[in-house]
Amino acid sequence: MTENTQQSPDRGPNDSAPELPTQYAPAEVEGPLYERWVERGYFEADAKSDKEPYTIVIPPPNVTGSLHLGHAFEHTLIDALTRRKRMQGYEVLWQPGMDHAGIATQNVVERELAKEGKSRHDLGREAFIERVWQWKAESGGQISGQMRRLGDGVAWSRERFTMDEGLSKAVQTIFKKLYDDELIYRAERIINWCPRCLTAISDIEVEYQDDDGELVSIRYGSGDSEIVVATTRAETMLGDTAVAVHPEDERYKHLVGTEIELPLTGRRIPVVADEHVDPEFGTGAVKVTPAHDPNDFEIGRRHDLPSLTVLDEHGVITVHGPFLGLDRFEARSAIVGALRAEGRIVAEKRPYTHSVGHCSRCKTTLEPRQSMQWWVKTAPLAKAAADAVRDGQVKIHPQEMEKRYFDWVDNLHDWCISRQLWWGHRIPVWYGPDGEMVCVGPDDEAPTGEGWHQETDVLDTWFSSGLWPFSTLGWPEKTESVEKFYPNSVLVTGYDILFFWVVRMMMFGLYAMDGTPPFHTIALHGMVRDQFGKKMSKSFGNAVNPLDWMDKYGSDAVRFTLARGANPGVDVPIGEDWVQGSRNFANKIWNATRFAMMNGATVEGDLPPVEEMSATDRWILSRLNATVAEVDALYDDYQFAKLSDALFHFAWDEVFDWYVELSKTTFMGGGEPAKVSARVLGEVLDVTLRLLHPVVPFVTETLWTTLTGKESVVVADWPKDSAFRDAAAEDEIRNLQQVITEVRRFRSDQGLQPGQRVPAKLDLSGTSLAAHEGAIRQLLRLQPAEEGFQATATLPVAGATVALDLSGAIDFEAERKRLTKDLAAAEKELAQAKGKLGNEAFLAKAPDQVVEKIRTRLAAAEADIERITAQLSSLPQSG
RNA sequence: GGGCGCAUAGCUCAGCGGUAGAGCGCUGCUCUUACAAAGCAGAUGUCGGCGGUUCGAAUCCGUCUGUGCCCACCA
Repeated sequence: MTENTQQSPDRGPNDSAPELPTQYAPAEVEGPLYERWVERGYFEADAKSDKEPYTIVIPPPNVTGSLHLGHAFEHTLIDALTRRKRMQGYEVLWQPGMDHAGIATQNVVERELAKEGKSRHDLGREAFIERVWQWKAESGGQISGQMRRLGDGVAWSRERFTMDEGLSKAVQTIFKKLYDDELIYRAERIINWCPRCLTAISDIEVEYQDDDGELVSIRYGSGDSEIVVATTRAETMLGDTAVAVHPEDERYKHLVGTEIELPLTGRRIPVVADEHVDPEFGTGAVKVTPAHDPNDFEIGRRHDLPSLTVLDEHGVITVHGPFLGLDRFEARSAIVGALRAEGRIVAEKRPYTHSVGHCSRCKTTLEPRQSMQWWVKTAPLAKAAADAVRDGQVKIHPQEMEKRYFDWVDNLHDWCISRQLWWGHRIPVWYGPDGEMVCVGPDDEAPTGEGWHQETDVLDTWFSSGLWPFSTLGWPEKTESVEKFYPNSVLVTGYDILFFWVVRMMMFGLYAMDGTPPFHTIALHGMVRDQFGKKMSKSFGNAVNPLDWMDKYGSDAVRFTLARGANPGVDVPIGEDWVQGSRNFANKIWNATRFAMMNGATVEGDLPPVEEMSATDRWILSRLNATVAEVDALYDDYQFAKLSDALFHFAWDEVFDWYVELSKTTFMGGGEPAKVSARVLGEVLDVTLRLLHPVVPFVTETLWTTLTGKESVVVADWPKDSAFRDAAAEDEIRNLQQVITEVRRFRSDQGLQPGQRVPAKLDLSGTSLAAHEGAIRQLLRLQPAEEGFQATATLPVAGATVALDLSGAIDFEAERKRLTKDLAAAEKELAQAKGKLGNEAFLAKAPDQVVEKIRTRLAAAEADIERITAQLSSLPQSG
């Protein structure tokens, strides 16, 4: 730090200001700050408080590993919202917790076991579940560690886990209620089966992708009764129990009702007529395998066809014969080969790309499978969920996403909730020796005795997370927390889990809580992408561990970068360069505040009366209040990118660059004006740091407590717009900036070094800038004109004239070029404005403000032309 | 097959009816009461193509092209 030895007595470093290093070192302050916040209980929520509640639940991360940038992004937004509300005096609850993530976690632990050469069956159900709990302990610890690094202001004492006792009780309660209301039932259907995970999965967990398949045409029957069918799944033909054609299809009408021979099996199967068949597709005839295709299952039901299962849970052929024991894909080519040998293949198989379902957890090709499963009847629940949004009880932000929501809830199929897994909430149904079925509620005794056993299936993981907004508060108990914090204020989550999670919460919340929706607003954010807009993925190698960047640049930098990219519902690209930029911003805040404190910036005492302030002071206070209002409006609209940008530009450009620079002259001048400015600067920093705090909590905490000597900005008041505005001061400073910029431009064009002092005469008469002469001279490095001053360049700007003595060293050619260009631009502008104002249609139809604006532009252009022409003619002839 | 969205400066994106913007990058000059992770100054765009509406279109409408996402029981 440089020492200034020429301090006037009434300015100089504030002796009480602690020494701050010249660079902000996030790594040193962040950890301790966070722990202090937690120790002081700032993030805890009191259900007994009489403050208005503000509740957001964390979208519970899966306990499958660690958090990625997407989590960091989401947490930044939620943390910013809750920190602001806390400062505004709400009783804030940011509910933390994690999701047991049934299938995902089971898979992870199974992979761990596989490394030891074991399978879950080697351990048995109980030991395996024990093992998963061990995993949860490790992984969960890692996740909360990351959340602490990020600065998440969550109520740690309330942390929940979907497999906790209380939440399990909530699951059992709602299951029982749905069961009793006949909204849960058990039925045999075709479901999506993962032959690797060995469980059913719901429609939504299916990932479709275009796979290259082969369409083969097979001759069924013979002679007059021959029908050619086309299929991509030849192996299932062993289970065919019919061939279907369209009822109106003249080609096959004569065969409907007859039986034809099914190759390779010696069986005869009927030909049926069904509307489902598209006569235009392929040959217009379809093989029907009710046990292994959802459409065929329906056709089978309509025509009372038998279901013949030919593949087991692993996707292996179970039919006795040459194909027994073959995997489904081996069987496919074997069967095609056998058919070809029999001359049953009509045309050579041809490549065919079609959409095939894969397991969203392990990418295995799914197998439609007929089996007994548990279902939620969604129709009444989905209707309530749709209505709540339709009638405006719940708002979706951004609104464009509503359509997606409706498309989905309005067409919702029943939800398959049973999973053949071990990790999850076991379905609370007992089967008796005589086929009895008893659903056991949390307060019921499970049936005991010979032959009774509990259902082995567990529930879909989204079943429990659907209860999250109230199960975390202690429901089904009538707790004070439920009373206080339900419904939640807003849900912040990604559009990618709108269907998985949000809709489930809506259905269960409305159902369990007597029609009160779980939240009033759904704020959807986008996905984090890399700096080129590409999806982040480990396999592509562009995935980033947020901890790496936090270590390098600080949590604030990561947070600010993410917030700055957060346009509602839109994906967020992020690159390391941008995090660096944010780190630079944090450092800038640091140094500006440090400098201000060295110059005595203070928050002590009342603000001086407006009459004692300079225009510069009034200008920045005017802008400060406008910024408070702007940021507030943007927060209320979840416009994180725009509010971050507004803060960035206000802080950096207006406060740190212009106001601090202009104040330097005042501080050097000392006396009363310096005191006034020091107080105003203190005020501006105080408010700006508070405004910035929700997004960049760590730097602002360090600086704000140092500046104000108060306990913590976490519990400081959120700034209020004092409504102070000063349009005259804003105009004045705008003119001042124009003068300074114009002369700097000239100096730069002339190749003058920034520090080089130049003798100058200022004529500020006719402007309101007289009071700023000192600042102008300081910022422009202009010396007083002494004897022998020669005005070699005269710059008229904003009504003022700045005459410089460059002692003949002026590059007139550069200036002439420059001015000529400016003149052309001004003339073009003038012509445009004149054209408009000469247009009667324009004058008749355009709004007054627009016409006025054009008039102003015309006047400005005329003034520019006059000024530039004067300057041009004052230049000596070239030579 | 249906639906939604996007195409604006080298990159990533704002703007969405009245003079083209930001961040990063780029060029030049600089240690100047803090900050070189900085300061100052500067360059860069027929706002995807073609039509239309309008006094006026990046902005509204149509269409074409490219591109992304979601949904769907396309044998």
